[in-house]
Formats: sequence, C-alpha cells, structure tokens
Amino acid sequence: MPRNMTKAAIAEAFRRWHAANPEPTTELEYGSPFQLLVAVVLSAQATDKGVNIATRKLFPAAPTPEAMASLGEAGIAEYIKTIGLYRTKAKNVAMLCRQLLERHGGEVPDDRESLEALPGVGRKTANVVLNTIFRQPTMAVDTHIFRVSNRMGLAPGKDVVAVEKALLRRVPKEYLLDAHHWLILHGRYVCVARSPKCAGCLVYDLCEASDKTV
DNA sequence: ATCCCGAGGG
DNA sequence: CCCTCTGGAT
Repeated sequence: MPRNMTKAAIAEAFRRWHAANPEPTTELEYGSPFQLLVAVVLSAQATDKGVNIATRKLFPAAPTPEAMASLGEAGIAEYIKTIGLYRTKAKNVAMLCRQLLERHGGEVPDDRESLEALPGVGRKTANVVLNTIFRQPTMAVDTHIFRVSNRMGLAPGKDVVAVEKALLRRVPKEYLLDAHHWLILHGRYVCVARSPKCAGCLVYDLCEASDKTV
C-alpha cells in the first residue's frame, strides 16, 4: 500500500512532465474525430502500436462511418485480425458506425450519454474522446493510469472510478486537460508494469512507491 | 466474476 | 512459458 503523495509533490511532478513535454498527445494515429473514436475502441487490451498498424490500412479503405458501415463486420475483421479481441471489436465497430449514421448524422457526439450508448464504448473510451477531441478535463483511467496512480501514491483507489475521482480532485487545475497523456506516457515508457524503470524516472524523488527499484 | 484474444517482451 | 497491452458487455 503506497503512501499518498503530498499536494506539493503532485504539483512538482506535473511541472516536470509539462516542462519535458509541453503539448502531449495520443500516440494513436487518426485523421478525424470518427477515426479517433474507432482507434480508441480498437485499443482495448491492445497496444497503440498494434492498433496503428491495422488502422493504417483500415482508415484509407474506409475513412468515414458510411464507408466503414458498408465494409461490414466481416470486412472490418479482415483489417484488424492482428489485434486482440478482434471479433468483438469488428462487431462493435460495424454497429457503432450504423448508430452514428442513424442517430448522430455521422458525427461523433460530444456528450457522455450518447458516447457510452455506442457499442464498444464505455466510460474510459468516452473520457478519451471527450478529452482528446472536445478538450474537456476528463480523466480516462486505463491500465497504465490505474497502476501509476496507485503505485506512486498520486491518486490511490480500489477501482478505476475511485482513481478517476481522486485524480480529478488531486491534479492541479492548470494541468488537468493534459494530465491524461502525461500519465499514459509515464506508465507506458517509465513506470511500466513489470520492473519499472526507476533509474532515469523524472519524478523518482517525489514517488511514494514501496517497491522502487533504485 | 468471466469472457473475448493477437502480438510482443522477458 | 507467462505477463501485459489506453476495456466493455454479460
């Protein structure tokens, strides 16, 4: 069980992440809000790198909800077979495209209700879309952010919703819009699940983890 | 709580 | 081999 980081330590951590990377963005590749939405749905329990490899062919072949809907479930599956959970994802994306066309004029809705009503879209995906496309101060708690928040003592919680609320409470307002991306990148490249790379961690001295490796 | 499920790393 | 990767639906 990690101790909680102090308010001052948290502020200093975000100052450093900001200084090192002033405008962090997702590593998912996309050319429109629709494509970001699909990419995030595909990224469940999969790496961004793997998703990008698939979408580099999928998106040119079907750039819009109309085109992707007409590809159909089986057509979509052909492009994403290299991604885990691909059958479920192909089904969800095909249905998601139809719903976008029928209920939202082919546009990505900008409210949580409508987003979470889409197949394959839950709280985490809705939060990513609201933050990345519509620049709302949401915190999407994925596997990385859940781990990092608990391990560092940044915003501990027993489930993802608890961690989300803790982050919204504890992250300084001026960093809230970009905090999501800094935490993801930190979790992906430094504070990794197995044997975290504490040597060379930007916030090592601020971290309350009980299992630091240096 | 369980299922879905391929690729890459250690 | 086992673990992990920007989860969601049942």
